[in-house]
Amino acid sequence: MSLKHATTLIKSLCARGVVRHARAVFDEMPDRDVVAWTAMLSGYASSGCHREALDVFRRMLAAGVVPNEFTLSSVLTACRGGGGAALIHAVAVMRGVDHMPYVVNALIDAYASHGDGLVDARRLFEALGGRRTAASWTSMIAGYVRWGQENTGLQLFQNIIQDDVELSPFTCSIAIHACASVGNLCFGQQIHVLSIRKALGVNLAVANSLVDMYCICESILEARRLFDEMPERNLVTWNTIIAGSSRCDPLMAMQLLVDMNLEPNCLTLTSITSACAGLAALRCGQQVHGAVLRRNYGDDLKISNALVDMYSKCGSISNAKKVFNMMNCKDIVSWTSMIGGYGMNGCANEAIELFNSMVHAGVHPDHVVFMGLISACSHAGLVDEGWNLLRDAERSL
DNA sequence: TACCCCGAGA
Repeated sequence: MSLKHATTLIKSLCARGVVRHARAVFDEMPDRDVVAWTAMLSGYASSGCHREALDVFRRMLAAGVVPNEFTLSSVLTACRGGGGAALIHAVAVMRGVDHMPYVVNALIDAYASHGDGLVDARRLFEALGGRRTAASWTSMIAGYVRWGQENTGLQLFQNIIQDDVELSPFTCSIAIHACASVGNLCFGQQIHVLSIRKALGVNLAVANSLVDMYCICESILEARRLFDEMPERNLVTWNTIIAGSSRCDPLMAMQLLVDMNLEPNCLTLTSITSACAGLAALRCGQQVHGAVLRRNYGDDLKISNALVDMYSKCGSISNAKKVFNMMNCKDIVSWTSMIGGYGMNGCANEAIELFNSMVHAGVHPDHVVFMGLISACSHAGLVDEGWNLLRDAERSL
C-alpha cells in the first residue's frame, strides 16, 4: 500500500470512530511523512484521546519529522484543558506559522480552555482584527463562558451581531448556553429570533441549547413547544427536555420517556429517577432502579444520589440507606440526600449521627446540609440540637 | 492532514 493510500485509510477509519484500527494501519507503515503523522495525531485528538495524540506528537518529533501548521493546530486540540499551549505556541513561532488562521484559532482555543490563559487568548484574538473567523469568536466566547465570565462572553457576542459577522451554529449555541447560565431569558429569546432569521434554528446543537435555556429559565412550556416543532431530535434533545421537565412537571417527564424512540442512557435515567421522587412514585422508582442495575449504571455517582433522594422522598428510608451504603464513592450531594432523607422521614437522631460521620469522613458541610439538619430537628422537636447546629453552621459557613 | 457547539443531582 502506498503512503498516500495508507494515509487515506487512516483518515477514513478515524472518521468512522475506529481509531484503534487506524493505529494498526499506522503502525504497519514502513515510512511515514508529516501528513501521515498528522492524520494519526488529529484522529486521536478529535476523538478525545488527548494523551495518545500528544504521545504521537512526541514520537513524531523524536523521528525527526518537522511539524507543519496542520500538525500544530491538531496538537493544540489535544492541549485543551491542560497546559502546553505556550510550548506549542513557541514551536509555531519557530516554524513561522504562528500567524496562519487555523493555528491562531487553535491557539486561542487552547489558551481559553485553561482558566488562566484567557488573557493570552484575548491578546491573540484582538491581534487578529479583521481576520477573525467564526472559530475565533466561538473559542473566545466559549472560554469566557467556561470560566464563569458569561457576561463578558455575551458582550463579545453582541459585537458579532452589531458588526454583522457571519454567525455560526457553534457560536450561537455557546451564547444561548451563556444566557441559560446567567438566567438571561430576554437575551436568550433575542438569540432565538436571530437564529431563526439566520436559518440556524434547524441546527440540532442550536435547537438543543434553546430547549435547555428555556428549561433552565423555567419556561417549560416554551421548551416543550420548541421540542415538538423540532424536525430532528437526538439523545441530547430528549435528555434535555426530560431533565427540564423532571424539575417542574415530573408527569410530563414520565410521558416523554414513554414517547422516546431512542435507548435511554444514564442521564435519562437520572432525570427519570428525580421525576419519580417528585411524584413520590415508589413503584415506578423501583422499576427505574431495576433498569439502572440491568444497564450497569449502578456505580454512577449522580444516579446513585438521585436514587437515595427518590427512596427518601417515597418514604422508603431503608432502601435509601441500602443504596447509600452500597456507594463506594460519595460526594456532598450523597451525604445531603441521605441526611435530608432521614430528616423528612422523622429520623432526626439518625440525621445528626450521619452528619457527624460525614464531618468525620472529612467532608466539609455546606448550607444545604445544615438546612436539612435544622429542618429535621424542628420536625422532631429537638430544640437544643437545632440551636447547637445553627451555631455550628455560623462558625462553619 | 487542521481550529469552534448542546444534556443530569441535595
